[in-house]
Amino acid sequence: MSTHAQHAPHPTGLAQKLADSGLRSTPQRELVYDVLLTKRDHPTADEVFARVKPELPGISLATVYNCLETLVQCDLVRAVNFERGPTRYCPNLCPHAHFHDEATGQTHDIDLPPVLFAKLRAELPAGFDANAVEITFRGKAKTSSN
Amino acid sequence: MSTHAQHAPHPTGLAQKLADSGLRSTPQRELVYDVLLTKRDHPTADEVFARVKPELPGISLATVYNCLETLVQCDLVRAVNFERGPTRYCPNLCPHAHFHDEATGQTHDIDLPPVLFAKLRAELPAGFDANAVEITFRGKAKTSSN
DNA sequence: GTTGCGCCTTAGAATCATTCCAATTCGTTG
DNA sequence: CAACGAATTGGAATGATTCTAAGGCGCAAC
Ligand SMILES: [Mn+2]
Ligand SMILES: [Mn+2]
Ligand SMILES: [Zn+2]
Ligand SMILES: [Zn+2]
Repeated sequence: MSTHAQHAPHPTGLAQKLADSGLRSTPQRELVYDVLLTKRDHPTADEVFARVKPELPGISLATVYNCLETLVQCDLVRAVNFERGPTRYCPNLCPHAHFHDEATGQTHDIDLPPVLFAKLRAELPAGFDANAVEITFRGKAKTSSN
Repeated sequence: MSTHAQHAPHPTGLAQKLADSGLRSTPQRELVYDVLLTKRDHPTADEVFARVKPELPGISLATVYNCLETLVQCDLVRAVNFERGPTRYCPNLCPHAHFHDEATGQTHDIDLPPVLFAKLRAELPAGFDANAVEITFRGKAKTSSN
């Protein structure tokens, strides 16, 4: 199988979401987004750069950083941080937690029932108004997947 | 009122916990720990350095980093990270979440019922064994407290 | 009470992800 | 086509943290 569909339109309206923010759709932005959707293993900017370069040899690391920031700004991907390590990027938009495997360094998505997020928010004392909650597990995963 | 009790023994067995790990109690380690206990506002290493220097002018930033790491290793303080910002340090040992105020940059402790932590852990799929959960809220705090 | 030895501290260099900058290129509009 | 701002690029700069090498200090054995 090939690595990427050559001319497939993007699953969602990438161009649309960009336009909504007054931004242009560029080959670099499309490819960076495509790479994130294709292999959802929470790659770092460097890893995205490595995956993107073969298809667009002229792209620069600075541009990868720019594209990633743009995608985050447009709410197309989430930036995920774990203990000062390099930022990772996640195209999974529905609320979820992350499990960081200490043994392999891999980051896994953990789906949580929305009610749990609600219960967490409900615990905030008066005066605290959260517009985001982040949940991270750390430990060992015995899964034989990936 | 004075900033620090001059010769007060530390609230908990700092020397003891250090000894348990085969480490010595030093003036630097005691002072760094004291500073964390005295003002529990989740200071960064730089901020700890600034608070410690007046009382121990010869101390170096490297030593502050060393002491903080030692205290974390001995489970006397927690390291708290938020979005690639500098690591902050928290002497509150009971499980709790953090609220990061976007407006002021302040970090607040949020106590959560242990049952909530348990419910979160219970959501982990089979094969995932977490030995730590981290919960961070981000938003605005309207509290008039510090 | 000296010596030996390992733990600690220290200053400064090195690291590394990320950001900044200035210059060029590209797209779109007039 | 000409003009203009948006986007990309390579390289320099940043900033928190870590590393390194060199001294100092505390404690135990002699
Ligand atoms: Mn990165
Ligand atoms: Mn710091
Ligand atoms: Zn994710
Ligand atoms: Zn705390």
